[in-house]
Amino acid sequence: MNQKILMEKLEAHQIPVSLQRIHILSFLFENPGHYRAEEVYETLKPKVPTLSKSTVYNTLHLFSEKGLLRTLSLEEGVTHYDAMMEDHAHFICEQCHQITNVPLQEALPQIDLPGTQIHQKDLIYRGICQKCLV
Amino acid sequence: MNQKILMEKLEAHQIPVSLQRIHILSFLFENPGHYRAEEVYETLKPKVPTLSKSTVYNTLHLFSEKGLLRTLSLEEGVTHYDAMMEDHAHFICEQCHQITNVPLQEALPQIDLPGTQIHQKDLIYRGICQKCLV
DNA sequence: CTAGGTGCAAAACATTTGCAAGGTA
DNA sequence: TACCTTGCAAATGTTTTGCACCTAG
Repeated sequence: MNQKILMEKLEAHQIPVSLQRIHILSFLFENPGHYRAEEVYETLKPKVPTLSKSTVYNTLHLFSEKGLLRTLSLEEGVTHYDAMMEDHAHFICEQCHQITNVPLQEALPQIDLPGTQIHQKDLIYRGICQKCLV
Repeated sequence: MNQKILMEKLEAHQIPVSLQRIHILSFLFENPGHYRAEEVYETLKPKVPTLSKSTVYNTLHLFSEKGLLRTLSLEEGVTHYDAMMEDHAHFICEQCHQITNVPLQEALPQIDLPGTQIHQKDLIYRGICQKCLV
């Protein structure tokens, strides 16, 4: 993705532009998936040798807060980030921990919690995937 | 809850009975809620002085595996356990981290993943609760 | 006697924090 | 200069692991 578009995306979400942020954003949008901070760090480290882990953590947290990413708490103790912002569900295999996107045929149920603000809805299916069932 | 019923519940899920398991199960069923392992440990420690943290972790993990509890990964880095097994959604406040049960008016969408086994469905709403909005 | 359950301490792991150094307007 | 971002290392908090002891069958 070209650098100009990435910068516009950052600015549209009121995030000051920086080199590291462009790299991280670029990776997430060009390689759709569900990444842990560690994976982002390991992948980008060769390209951006000075990159540090705290920057990756800071940046992913910031992006998520500004609505550029979706934060997924699917497994104990690990956070994944997903650049696909449209409503969709996730399936996670309890054995191999692989995460699959599941398109939604119907809208998620509305809930009635007076006086609350809803920011994100997550529908998660847990089980064993086809590969692991063999 | 009487001890006999608890023992039957354990046996019904093919879990060998032990004193610690009865205590933990008893607490979870008599005090519905969403607990972290640490909280279970701190609550039971006075009653069961020899109780250790690893036993609590082991036991909660075992219970969840055997279908006696529901494992919730709602927040980064923390696991909650919920003894209410009927389908229901959760609302978690991003500010005070309080978890609220949300009854479901309608069934959760069926998904179509051929060859997979679904064990658990979780619907999570994230946002800011009434108290924190003031 | 044997297998499994337990307790303790140490280890592992993901994430956060403090602070000094760097870059940019 | 002033401010925000970054990098490093240390700290934090949760969960797991290794191992010896204990207990029930």
